[in-house]
Amino acid sequence: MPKISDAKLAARRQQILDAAAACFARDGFHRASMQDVVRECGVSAGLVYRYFASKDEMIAAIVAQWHDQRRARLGPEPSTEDYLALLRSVGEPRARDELRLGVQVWAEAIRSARIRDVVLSGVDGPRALAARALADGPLAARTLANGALGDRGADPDAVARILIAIYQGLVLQTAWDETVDNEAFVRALTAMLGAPAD
Amino acid sequence: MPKISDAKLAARRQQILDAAAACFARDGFHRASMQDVVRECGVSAGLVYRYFASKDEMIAAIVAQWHDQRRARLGPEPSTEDYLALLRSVGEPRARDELRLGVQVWAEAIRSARIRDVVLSGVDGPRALAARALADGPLAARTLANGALGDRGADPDAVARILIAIYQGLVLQTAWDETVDNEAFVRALTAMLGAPAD
Amino acid sequence: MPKISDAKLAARRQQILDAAAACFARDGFHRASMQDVVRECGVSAGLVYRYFASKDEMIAAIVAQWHDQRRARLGPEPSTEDYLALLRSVGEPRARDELRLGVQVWAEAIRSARIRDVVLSGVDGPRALAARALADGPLAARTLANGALGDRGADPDAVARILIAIYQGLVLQTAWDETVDNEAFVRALTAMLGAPAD
Amino acid sequence: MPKISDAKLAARRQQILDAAAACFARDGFHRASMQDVVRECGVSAGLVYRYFASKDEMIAAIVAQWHDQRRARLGPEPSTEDYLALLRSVGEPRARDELRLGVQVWAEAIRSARIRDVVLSGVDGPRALAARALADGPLAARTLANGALGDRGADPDAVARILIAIYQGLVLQTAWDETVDNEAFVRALTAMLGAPAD
DNA sequence: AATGAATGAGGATTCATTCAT
DNA sequence: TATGAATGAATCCTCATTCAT
Repeated sequence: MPKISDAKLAARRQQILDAAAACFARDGFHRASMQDVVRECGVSAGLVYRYFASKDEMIAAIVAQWHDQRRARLGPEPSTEDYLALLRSVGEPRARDELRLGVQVWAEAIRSARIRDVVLSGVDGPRALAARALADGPLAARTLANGALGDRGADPDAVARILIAIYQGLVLQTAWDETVDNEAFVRALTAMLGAPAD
Repeated sequence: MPKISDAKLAARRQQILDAAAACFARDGFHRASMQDVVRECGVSAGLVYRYFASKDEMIAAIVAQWHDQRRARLGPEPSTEDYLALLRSVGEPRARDELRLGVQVWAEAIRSARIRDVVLSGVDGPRALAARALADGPLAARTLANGALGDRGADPDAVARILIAIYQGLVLQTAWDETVDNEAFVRALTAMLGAPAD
Repeated sequence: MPKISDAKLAARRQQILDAAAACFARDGFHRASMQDVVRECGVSAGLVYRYFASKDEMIAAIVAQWHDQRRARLGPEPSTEDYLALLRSVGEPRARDELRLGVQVWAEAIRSARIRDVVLSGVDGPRALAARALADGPLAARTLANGALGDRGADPDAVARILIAIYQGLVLQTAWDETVDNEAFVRALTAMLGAPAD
Repeated sequence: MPKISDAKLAARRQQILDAAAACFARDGFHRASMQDVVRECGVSAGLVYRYFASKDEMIAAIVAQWHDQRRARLGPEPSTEDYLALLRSVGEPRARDELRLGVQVWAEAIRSARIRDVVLSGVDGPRALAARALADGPLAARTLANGALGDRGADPDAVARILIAIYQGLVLQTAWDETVDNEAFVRALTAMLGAPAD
């Protein structure tokens, strides 16, 4: 019975997804052709379509995975440290393709309501968490509210939005130019936030 | 052969560019077809190709114009007020398509070195200005350095990068969701920057 | 202004339709590829799609035209003579492709509700006319009712259906085998109907 | 290797053929995919190809079976009654798929010489039988010649062709529209043929 | 005997672009 | 100057078929 094991099946799926992510990061979702993806992942066109019903389906899977990874990196109750670590990870050379893919994802969220929903839910979760941490005052000793931000009575949700914006902008700038000085960026931000530098 | 006046020629060009911008903002550069653009601008395909040698050429023109508009809005020596005004303009309903187009431009800068150059030079100019203003201390009374930022000895270039990141993130979030509370965002940012709220 | 004249446009459309009809008659609607049609009509694939939005659309046009031709051949008030002439035309060598196409049309009417509607309306019209002629008695002197059929009090609609069935079966048998003796068929039918042989 | 019994083997084959017939009746031979057939018959693709070397082979088997069933229904020496019974069977609801499949078979006979041979031999046999019965006069008391047809000296082969055409047309019309009044059709035909209504 | 994962050529259709008018 | 008819390569996807298990 040639029914493949679940592990092999998942591995195959991931193999295709990885190849697709590489293509899409490089050329964007709509300039990269399915042939490109097929070539990159080394399996036949037919097989790719056994795993993903259409290119759109594949894009949706890529986008979902991209946000899942980010969420996983932040953890369930992100602290200031987690946030800064996320910013630092943007500077890692091996993150290059991830950043590029992210920018393509953001652009795709403009034209596809479906993708937008995934992206927004990927962004709204962390924002709500951050906002809660900022608002909770005493409990926030080890969170983003630690420092100047929490003290000034600013709208926690708006502050959370700003923090996310900073992350997004850093991703964008680093995706364009890998020589961006990530350390200086994080250091300056630490100073701005009034948090003690690590 | 009735040679057309330069003014008419420029108007024609702009008419095509506007239609293209609308299409590209909606569907992205590579999902919008030249046929879409042709339909939207109401002239023939042949004529479009007399103004733009290729789709790539047209995209480049759109990208250049997008950054020119942004630069024009900031002025030659941007102050904190100019920056905040720029952020506020993101919330204006009529800016909707501009924001969307901007996100597509950013994505295109990932895959095309040519576009990336235009985008980076569009971003680097303002950043250098901001950094200089932040660094100049005393002279910066009416600049972005006005307030806490300039005082803390943070790397001016990094701070400038952060300010740009905040703008970019706001554009992104607003392009996805027009209900983003722009006023709250700007207010919170003003508080963070230590500048007096307007 | 290269806007083509209406006549040229119609001619082009017919050229494509004729080529398509030939392909479809030979191989059926779903074995003949659009490439086959493109090759046969000598224009580019792109142009074919300027005239027909899809293969289905093209099939629909072919089917409609097939029935239009048949209806035209019968005239507005078909007589026994018209009917027999129609049967005789089935035997003409140049009708070969028409017959084959007809059989494909009938098969397509099985799977496509849209085509079925066209086919049924192409068949129902003549049947109603024939039924009326059969029923009208005195007025039917020069119609199908002329002879035994009208006299025996058979259900005119059912008789009309039989006459149509005979035509359909003759088309089928002749499409398969061009050596079918059309004259003998018509002679025998004339005898059966009790009408005077021509 | 567990060698399967001949009976089980035949049953398997028939199970696949039935599923294929259902698919082909619904969508035609060339719109129904082998995947459709595989899905419908509930065995694996590999197994299907152990029973039928190719799709064409399968089609040929289906066509042969279709005509075998028809021939079986008429019996070795068909009488008028057998013929009328055949016509009546066309109106039975459970014959629906059979009719549809028949029309597809007829269309396939247009493009495939191989299928055409099967179809023609399926039609020629009964025609010859009918023609002989019509010609034999006295011996034909219980045959199709019973009644007006045999009396008028019409070409027996042509008359047989007409009778077959009537059957074919009835199948066609009923396959398109199950509300066709089968009883009225048969009654009218009985009247036409001059045979006593049952 | 039986599975269904895997293939890759071929399907319909769209695309950026050109050119005769 | 301006048109839009015309091109054909490239797109996404499906298909009949095979083969390792």
